[in-house]
Amino acid sequence: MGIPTGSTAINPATCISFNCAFCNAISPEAKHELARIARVKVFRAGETVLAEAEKIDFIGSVITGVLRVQKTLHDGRTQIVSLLLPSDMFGRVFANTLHVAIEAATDATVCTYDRGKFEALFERFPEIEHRVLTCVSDELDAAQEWMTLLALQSVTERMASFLVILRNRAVSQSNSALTIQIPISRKDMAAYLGTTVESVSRSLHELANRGVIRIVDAQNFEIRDCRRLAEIAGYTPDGEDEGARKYRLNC
Amino acid sequence: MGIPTGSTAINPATCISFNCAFCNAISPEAKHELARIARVKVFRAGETVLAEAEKIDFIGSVITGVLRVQKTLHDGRTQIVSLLLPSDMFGRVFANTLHVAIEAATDATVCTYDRGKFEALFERFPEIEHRVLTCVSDELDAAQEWMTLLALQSVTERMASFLVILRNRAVSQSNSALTIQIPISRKDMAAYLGTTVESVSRSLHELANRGVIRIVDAQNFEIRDCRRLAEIAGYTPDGEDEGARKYRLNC
DNA sequence: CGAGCAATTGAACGCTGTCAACCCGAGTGG
DNA sequence: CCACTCGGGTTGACAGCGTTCAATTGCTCG
Repeated sequence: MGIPTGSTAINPATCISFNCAFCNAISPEAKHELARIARVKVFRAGETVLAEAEKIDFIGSVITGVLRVQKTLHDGRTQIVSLLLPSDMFGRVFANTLHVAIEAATDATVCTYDRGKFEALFERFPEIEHRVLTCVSDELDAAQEWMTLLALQSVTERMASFLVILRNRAVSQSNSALTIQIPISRKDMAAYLGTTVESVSRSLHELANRGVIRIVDAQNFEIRDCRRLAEIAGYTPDGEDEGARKYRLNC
Repeated sequence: MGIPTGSTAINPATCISFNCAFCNAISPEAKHELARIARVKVFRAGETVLAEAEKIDFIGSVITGVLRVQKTLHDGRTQIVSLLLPSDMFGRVFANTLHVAIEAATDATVCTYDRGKFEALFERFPEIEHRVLTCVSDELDAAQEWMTLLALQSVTERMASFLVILRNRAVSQSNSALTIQIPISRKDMAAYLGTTVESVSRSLHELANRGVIRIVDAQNFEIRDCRRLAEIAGYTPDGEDEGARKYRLNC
């Protein structure tokens, strides 16, 4: 429970090699200083990375695996408010308590920075704080976007949106073509999509029956009709506005 | 459409007198510099403050009235992702485009800062950037909290949560006791609660029939049973954990 | 081989959206 | 002063999407 399976120091060269969206946008000097305080931690699926309403010890970024960011109501109902994939940052600066729980949805390795040391770097490297501010703003955008889809779309529409998002993430990491890998359970998918495992199954098979996707196995899907998937997710073919760009699939 | 009804300079003394959560947490020097670049703008109900996917001209904070932060899907469905009450900040730094639309839900006056000038102050006053970072982080928390309630709670539960949030905001501004004023239309309430005007009406009258609230008129409600309202909103009487504190009503 | 969990499939119920009618107060104009 | 219109809010009837409950399959692991 919250106890990382391992924690080791890493050298700057190793850290710089991480394909980390945060680190890649700052200067070599700042990157070097960050690498000095970086520690790698390993978590097994199901372990708690940061507990809800507890002190925030460290800031981190995902190297491999998937973390789920979730909130739990008093009666036990839980909702995943965000999925953290490799290169995503998490944690919070200038605050002592976290209002969400972060758990490993799969086995995962994360790069962590002691929060005090991390914040101390802001004075010498304002660009790091700029970068954090940008990241948090992007997270806010993503949260508001997903909130909108949760509130307005049907389960099948949300599933299509989810697949489009995963696909675009994969493409940006130059992964291969039309196959999407989702290394999380149906339960986690349901908790993220705001529905049940049964509805997740039904919506996936509905998309498959309509010929939009092909279900390879429980974790792998092949996109057979990009255009229709994007349409179901909310993309409208006419015009190339902001939303169109966002949902355009590179295929 | 997006053209403020008025825009006037204000002097530092006036700005400092604003009961603004942002300004109140920074040093007098920084506050003074902010006041120098502050401009007051007035919007009538329905006017656009900042349009979706357009350039962000300014950062602002609400002085009076209510702004709605909303997203619109391509088929026209819209969701309010946040309501901005007096002292709330809005806008975004280090980015050119906004992914939400901000509109006046009521007649409103807003304190605005030219975005370029605002960001320029970060260098001389890092505390301002710290404060922005804290504000955005708080917004993210609120967005994730509301996303959770949207996904997990029934309409009546969400209505109770909404009333609790409004009540706590009012209390923190030392407004009077058990009456909640909601100066927005049923349509906006529905768009925020992720439901329809009919369901809003039904849930309000259900709470009234159960004796939890009294409907004074369309915009004013009296809380008759704090404890039960908090319970419906998700508060559990046993224990005083983080959630309990959040939902505790001061009455 | 059996236990246990994940995923799927089927059937029934219920919350809530949809459609429609109605009420009511505020403007407006005769 | 009254009739009319119009928009916001309320109420009722009904249907549908999605949850809930239940049963089945298939896979992994001991």
